[in-house]
Amino acid sequence: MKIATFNINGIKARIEALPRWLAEASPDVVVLQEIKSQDEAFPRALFEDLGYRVETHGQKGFNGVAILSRLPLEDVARGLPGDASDEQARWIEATVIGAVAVRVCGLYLPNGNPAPGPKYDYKLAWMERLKARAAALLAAEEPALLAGDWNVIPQAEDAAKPEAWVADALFLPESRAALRRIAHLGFTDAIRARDPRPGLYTFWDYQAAAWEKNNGIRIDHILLTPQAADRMTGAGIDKAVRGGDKPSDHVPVWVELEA
DNA sequence: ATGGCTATATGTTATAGA
Repeated sequence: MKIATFNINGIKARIEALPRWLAEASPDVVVLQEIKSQDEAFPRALFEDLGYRVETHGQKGFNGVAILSRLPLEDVARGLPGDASDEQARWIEATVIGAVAVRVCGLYLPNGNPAPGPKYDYKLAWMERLKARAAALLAAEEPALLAGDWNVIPQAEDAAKPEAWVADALFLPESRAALRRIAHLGFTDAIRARDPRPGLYTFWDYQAAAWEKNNGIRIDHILLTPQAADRMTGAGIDKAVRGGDKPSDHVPVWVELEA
């Protein structure tokens, strides 16, 4: 089972690039972030015609997440638990029925800039809620993963210019500590487990020729429960997508599970 | 570089992103 995460930065803007990548990469399951679309406006028929079931959790203008799956889905849930007043569409999860069932969680973690401030407070509070959901997933002792745009640079080697990010919500010590507290509950960072080298990036800004200079950061992550990590047979970053026609500023990250 | 580009809706300007 090949599972990918991709922050597409607007489904309307990626109406050609996303199907093109699906045809090339042929993932079984994709969690999407920043669909920037309401559920009724999402072009679901386009993806159904490609063989994917479509589950969306959208909102007007920004945010919005979705799951595309060639395999059956059960128990779809929308919204991160823990705050009924949170109206931002940043979380969707479902059980994918492969040879083994896998609980797939798609997340779009708040950016948090400017920090300090209310947006940063929201980011840290959201991560606390995420930690609670993550702990519950581990307690179930089943194959599960947390995939998405985490908006956190884990370590200095995950940025081409770490010094440029020291005051940014993506790299502040509190953000990194919150990510570590979740990961250290017992998750495996799929990309890091397969490749310890620095210089692996998933995002390149549209500005200042960041892509041409390879001035990137690694902020899209897939975290696996032990039962999922035991089944991992591969993981990767589809970096070339950033150089394609009308690209998102993020690229897909994927993991292959024996499931 | 003091956000330099991109996307969307709030639309010929503002908001958000990272």
